[in-house]
Amino acid sequence: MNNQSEVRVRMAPSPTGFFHVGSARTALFNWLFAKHHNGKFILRVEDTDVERSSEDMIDVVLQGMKWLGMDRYEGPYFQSKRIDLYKKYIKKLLETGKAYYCYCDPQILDKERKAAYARKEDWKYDRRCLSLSDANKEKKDQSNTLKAVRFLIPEHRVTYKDIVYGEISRDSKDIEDFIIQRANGMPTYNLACVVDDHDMGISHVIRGADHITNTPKQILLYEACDFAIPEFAHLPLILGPDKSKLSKRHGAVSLDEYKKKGFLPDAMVNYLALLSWSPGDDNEDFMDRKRPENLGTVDMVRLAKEFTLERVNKANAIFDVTKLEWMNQQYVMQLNKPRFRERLKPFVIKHGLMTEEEINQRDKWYAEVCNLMQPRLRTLDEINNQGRYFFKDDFDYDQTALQKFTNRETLTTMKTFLPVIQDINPFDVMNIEITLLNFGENHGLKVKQWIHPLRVFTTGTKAGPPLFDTLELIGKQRCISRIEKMLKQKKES
RNA sequence: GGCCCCAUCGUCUAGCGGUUAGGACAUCACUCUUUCAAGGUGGAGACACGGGUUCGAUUCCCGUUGGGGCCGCCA
Repeated sequence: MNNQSEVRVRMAPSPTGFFHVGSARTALFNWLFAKHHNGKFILRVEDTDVERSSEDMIDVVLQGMKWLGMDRYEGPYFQSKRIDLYKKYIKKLLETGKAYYCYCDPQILDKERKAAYARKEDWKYDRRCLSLSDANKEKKDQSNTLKAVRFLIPEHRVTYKDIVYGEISRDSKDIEDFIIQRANGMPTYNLACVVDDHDMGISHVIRGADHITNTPKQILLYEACDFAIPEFAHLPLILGPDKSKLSKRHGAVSLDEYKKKGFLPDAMVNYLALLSWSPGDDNEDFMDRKRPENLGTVDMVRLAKEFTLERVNKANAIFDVTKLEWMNQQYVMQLNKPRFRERLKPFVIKHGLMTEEEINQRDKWYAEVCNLMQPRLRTLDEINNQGRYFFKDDFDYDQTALQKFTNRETLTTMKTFLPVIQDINPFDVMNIEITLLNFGENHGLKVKQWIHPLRVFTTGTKAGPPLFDTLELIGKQRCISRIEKMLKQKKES
């Protein structure tokens, strides 16, 4: 058996095929708590529902854990491989009269329940199978009627002290004799969860607040099985903008979607840690600033050190993507250059901006583009919208900006710049700057008279990195052909 | 319908009887700047309501209202 004082927590996902950010937050809090107390973090897959589970569905969770930097855990254990253990306890409960067989047709029960709700009435299973005579049971067994096992709820109020919510109390008369074993012989969630938490020596059950109502049920089960009851800590729910539990209809809810959008796991961790928890002082920044090479990464050690369940808030929290984006930008911005280049690479390739080979061949050029774009990206995926013009000619033009610069005067100005640009040798920032500035001045042009149209003509946008650096990286020929293209196009219209 | 939980700026939050109610995101000015981003400065912005308790309530208690969660042979 495990040492009594050892902290053992777990994350218990069901294999739904995706990794909800709420689950990620729960995992993180468990992980931080374990780390804080030098305890163990266990991963247990709750896959007792055979019809909806498959082993590869859990892969996305395992990957997500790795992505977030929480890949050191005990397990994963699969409940589907521990059925005998659950059956042992179910049998015991049956033998001691703490559970009983239920032969009811689930469809009929369901109908009754729905009818009651429709009448605005409460409904609870009425224990009709508890009082079944032996003869009757035998008859049903003979005819192979399917039977599930129900837990006979003892009559007394259940009270426990939740680490974050304080005392929570529920009268057991409000709890129905819930099913602990399906007709197909598989245990259900509450039973398996209790048996496992006991068997695995879990000291603290840290999970979403949607499990608050399950807790009294489980405590009753702990008592019936004669297990020691662990500590419970429920975490406020993460809500969508409409204040209901964050779900798929709110848009991006899976960790994977955020990864694909170009969020850094480090920013994700920092943001998630601050949802329902705060360090107490005004510092929300958990970036590792101790060593320059670690900039842009999150300091999980410091987070774990500061994290306590006592500082978890009770109120539900709305997931604020805008703040996440801001935080991500902070992390992206600070990332050391080589690391940023590596992080950006998959997005450059994904959008067909460059191939892996091209990046290797033109690594210096790629690095310079990275330097210019790094401080401007909120998410890595934005490289396509914000910096496509560096790589490709098929970028979109900001039409309103273009309109502004297609008057006769500006077009003429741009035309006079063409040969000047043609003559810049070598075509580097310094030369470009000196030449263009001089030329403009000599022709009585104010800088903004030509610099803005020049930017729009060559990049399609009025916002971006310093223009002369940008021009150099785009290259002379492409600059010229882009300007010519605009002149030609506008003359025709 | 039953049960449980929650309640500070638009959002995330600090506050654990006496504060000019603090910070962050977003927002609005100004500043820096060839544009954008970042940065800097400043502004606006909250204790849901009603009763108690107390010399004194954002803070403690009760109620109201509002919001959320659960009530599956899902987890």
